[in-house]
Amino acid sequence: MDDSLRIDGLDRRIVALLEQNARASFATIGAAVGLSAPAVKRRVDRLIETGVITGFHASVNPRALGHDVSAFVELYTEGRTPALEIARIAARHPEVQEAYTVTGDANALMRVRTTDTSHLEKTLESLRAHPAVLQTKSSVVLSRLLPPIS
Amino acid sequence: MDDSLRIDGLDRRIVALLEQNARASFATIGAAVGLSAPAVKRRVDRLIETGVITGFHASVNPRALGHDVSAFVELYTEGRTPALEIARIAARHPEVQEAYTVTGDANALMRVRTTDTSHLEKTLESLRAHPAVLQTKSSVVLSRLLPPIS
DNA sequence: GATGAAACTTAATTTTT
DNA sequence: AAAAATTAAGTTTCATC
Repeated sequence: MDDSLRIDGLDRRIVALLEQNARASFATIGAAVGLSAPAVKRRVDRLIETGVITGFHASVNPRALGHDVSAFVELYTEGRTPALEIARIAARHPEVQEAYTVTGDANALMRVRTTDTSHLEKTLESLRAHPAVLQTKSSVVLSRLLPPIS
Repeated sequence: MDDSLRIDGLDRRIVALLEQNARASFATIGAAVGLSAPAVKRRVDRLIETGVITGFHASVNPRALGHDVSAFVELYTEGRTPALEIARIAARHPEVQEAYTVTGDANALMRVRTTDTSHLEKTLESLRAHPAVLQTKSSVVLSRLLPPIS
């Protein structure tokens, strides 16, 4: 582990607050952890630079956007398919929101977001069209339990 | 669908920009979509009010925080366990970052984040300690492929 | 009903100590 | 790291289309 990634308890508390609310002001965060706004900003800048914080993102209710079907898709790939190739396959599909290589029967797990089941079907077919993809196994999301929609 | 949830193309573009960068200024977003900063703010406020945007969150590199093990855990529960009860089980464990009810063999899917494999084991045992939980099936994350760490 | 311009308020950021 | 000063952004008001 790089020495520049060393973080202390204050950093952890700042990160935790930003995970909950990425738009909290530096002053608010500072009040919570006992620092001035500029001090918090410097730490946040460093946390971003060192790759501890990887980004700030709005969470959306997919259904409100007309994306009614979310699914977790397990990908079974050819024996020696490198992770980079799986990443390329995933990146080619805008429906893929997240992708991970995992232990277990499947080689990768993806979360996909589609407008409807027909769109999901097309996405799965498109994924399986790649020669390295042997099979997909999907679990359609019925409801999100956590984190609760605030 | 509630009429207040109706969103147009501009809203979609604003949401897409905020999904990428939750800290983009209203002026920056406005420049991208052809609106003034106040107009963007009003739309964002409305998108939050109507539940389209559910929050703003910092993404972190779990490993940098000493959370070296992430896993997807399938939960097999007693036949008539309602989603709300699964939500309660999930909420009791701070290691559970996300939880969904899903179609397929398992009843629910969770993403958990732990410091190490021993911590993961304790979390799984704790989940199985609940009478409604029959079995867990885990896939440990080897690497995140998407979204790329910017 | 939503917009943009301007005024005003608050926060971000830089500089200094 | 904090305080003060500066710059930029958020927010409200209001006239307009």
